[in-house]
Amino acid sequence: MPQEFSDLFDRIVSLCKRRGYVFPSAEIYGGFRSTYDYGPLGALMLRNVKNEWIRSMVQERDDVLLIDVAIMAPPAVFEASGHLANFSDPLVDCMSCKSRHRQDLLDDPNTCPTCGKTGTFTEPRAFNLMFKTQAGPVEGAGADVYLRPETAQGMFVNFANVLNTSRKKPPFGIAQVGKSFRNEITPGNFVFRTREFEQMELEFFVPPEEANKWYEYWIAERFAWYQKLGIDAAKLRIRPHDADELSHYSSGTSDVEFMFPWGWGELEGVANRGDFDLKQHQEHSGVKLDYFDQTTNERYTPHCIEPAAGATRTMMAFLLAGYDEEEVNGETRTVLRLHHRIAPYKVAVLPLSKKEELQGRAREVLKSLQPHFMCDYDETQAIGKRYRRQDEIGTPFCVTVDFDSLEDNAVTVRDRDSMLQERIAIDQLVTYLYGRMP
RNA sequence: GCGGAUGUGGCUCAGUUGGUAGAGCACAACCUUGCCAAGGUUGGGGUCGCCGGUUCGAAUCCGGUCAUCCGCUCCA
Repeated sequence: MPQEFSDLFDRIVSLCKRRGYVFPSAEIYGGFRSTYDYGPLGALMLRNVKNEWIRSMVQERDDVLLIDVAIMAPPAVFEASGHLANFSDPLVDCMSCKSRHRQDLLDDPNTCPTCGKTGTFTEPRAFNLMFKTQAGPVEGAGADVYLRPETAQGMFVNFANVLNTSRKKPPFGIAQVGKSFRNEITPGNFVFRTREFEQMELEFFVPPEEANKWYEYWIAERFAWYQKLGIDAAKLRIRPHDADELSHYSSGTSDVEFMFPWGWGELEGVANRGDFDLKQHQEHSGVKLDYFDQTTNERYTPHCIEPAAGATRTMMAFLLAGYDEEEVNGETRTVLRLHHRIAPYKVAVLPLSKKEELQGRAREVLKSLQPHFMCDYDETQAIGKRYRRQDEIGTPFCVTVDFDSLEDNAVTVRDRDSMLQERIAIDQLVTYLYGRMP
């Protein structure tokens, strides 16, 4: 990637580590490749990303239901979904030029397309991208289980359960947020591609003739979501898949992509999955997975539109999009311009100095805000330094308690982006902050 | 998985031809100031990624390993 972007990327990765957003996993043991732990700030921010997704996809609608499905599943689920058959690639290495190829994509399975030599390949090795383990203490084929490679199958498997208990009818959706696992050959780019990651997926079931309409609807809806939460439209694009990159189940897929430092990268895929999944599971399980419309007396298998987003890489996109440096009084101010819904802390309460009476009043103010907002509290060092610290972690507002506060029962509220200050009465503070952070 | 580079306190790095680890920043305490960071004093903190080898002695040499970055390969 270009130097200037690479530097930016390094600074953000460094900030994540330094300020407690993201740590490498098992770091004291030398690290564990492709896994990351979310620190005090990262855990809050990741949760905010997921909550905003749920707010938009579930809370603010009446046609989507949230579920939470087990991560472990028996082989039958993935036999039906096609993952066991399609989710592995036979790879061969050329012993002459050390290049690696997918055997099934070679024109001639014995000739290396890189160096042209024949008969230099290793035996093909299957890379199954699913994690496999066994349930129960005894190893054996009968006890095989898989960690889900996507949350989607949980919605298809529970289609009948949800339909029977919710009194919904197509068009309606089932949503889920949770961890998925893929044995990626080459993870990398920080938290962008990791073997353990978190997804936010919606399976939206519609009458077959409405599939295209809803496909377009969800592309637009999801594209708008990122912008609503503060990512500049110039850093986003929608990219329809070419016919040759479509999945086996999909009749149309469009990615929402973000301009990462190394180029455009997928945040979310919106796929028109047709009736593939319900049909597959109906066939394999023998359970009817369709819908009977009593008004038309018609029975049909709904088609499914799937907006599937990566929570962890979305969090990373928000960090990258929000990162800013500006000159203030000849010094560089680092600001994470995060949308208030995404920011780990909404408010930092700061006593102007370390005087006990100020700290006491500041803690009272803190207590009054905590039921409403995730708050930070900091009484160390100079006030200016503390403002900059809060800027760097993206806290939208700082509330400063000074000596006047003891007399006039008001505090200074300082805005992260403009650095402007306003004097607000303490008994109006909660209302004021809700007004600034709707 | 292959090739290249890298791995020293929380961070950024220094460490001379192998001889019992340093700086700046950060952090803690106190003093000072009191609304936009790096004033003073003092202090805590390092298995030099890990394992093994050579050596009287290794952060410094050798081997292996783990991790990171770049390139290739791969990404349903």
